Amino acid sequence: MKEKKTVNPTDAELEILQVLWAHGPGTVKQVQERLPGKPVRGYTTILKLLQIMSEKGLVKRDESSRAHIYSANFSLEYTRKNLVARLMDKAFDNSLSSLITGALSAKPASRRELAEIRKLLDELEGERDD
Amino acid sequence: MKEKKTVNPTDAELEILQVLWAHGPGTVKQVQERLPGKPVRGYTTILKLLQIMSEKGLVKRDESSRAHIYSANFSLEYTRKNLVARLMDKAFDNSLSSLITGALSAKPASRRELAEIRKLLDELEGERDD
DNA sequence: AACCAATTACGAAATCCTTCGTAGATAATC
DNA sequence: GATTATCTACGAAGGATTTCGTAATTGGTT
Repeated sequence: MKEKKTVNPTDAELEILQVLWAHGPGTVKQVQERLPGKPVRGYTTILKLLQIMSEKGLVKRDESSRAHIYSANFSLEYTRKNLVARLMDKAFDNSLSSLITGALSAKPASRRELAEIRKLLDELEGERDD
Repeated sequence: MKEKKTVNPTDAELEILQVLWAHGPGTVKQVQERLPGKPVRGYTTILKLLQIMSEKGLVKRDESSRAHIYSANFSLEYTRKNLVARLMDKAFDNSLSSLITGALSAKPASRRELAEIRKLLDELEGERDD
């Protein structure tokens, strides 16, 4: 049996996914309008991307109405998980603390953020039983 | 004045950089041998990559001997910082705790790792004065 | 000097990503 | 029903990435 491994979105694809996650399913036009557009992308650019993403399984397509409606096929959390796993594997020796060290050096955290992270750790620790 | 922004290495480039970071400067042949090779890459493949990386400024090239000696131009830490910053910007809304949440869901941490991270946070907190 | 091995330089092929133009189909409007 | 607007499909261009083959160069050996 062949595992179908999940595809990681490219940069442009990720931008589109963010729109779908934030605003919910939408047509090509809606996605285009909702895209934070510094360089506004042409309509057919978005269309093509969504078609490709559909082939890849990144989005679902509802063709029942004339203007097809696209929706994200994977959750934000799941996608983030895959993205960070890939980076950790490629560049951080799969070390969580290395990743966090790098992240902290990139964006110094405020006290509030640090507290939030501590809380995350506390919850995590509470769940463990090893 | 024009800021020369640092280039992020591609996947293949990153593999080569890891060799240089781990083993120090080396010739093309040395890099090739030291590359963890599942699919062993041809000699000229590595050569070409190193040439490109040299143009990009990712590596330095010492041409004093016949076999040029390449070395990483940026530290592991600096490169990691850029990589994680890019990911946070692209996919994590620049939120450190989102990143860590994602990382923890990808690779559950052991008690020891959690403790290590706590220590990181403690040190960080000690330095702050806001 | 001639030869051989190692090394660099060059370029090209295969693939992917992103962009968009054009054409065709479908629905809405007059 | 004809025209117009909207939408999808298709393909192609330009750039980046990765791979490698071939040619040219260099240095050492006979």
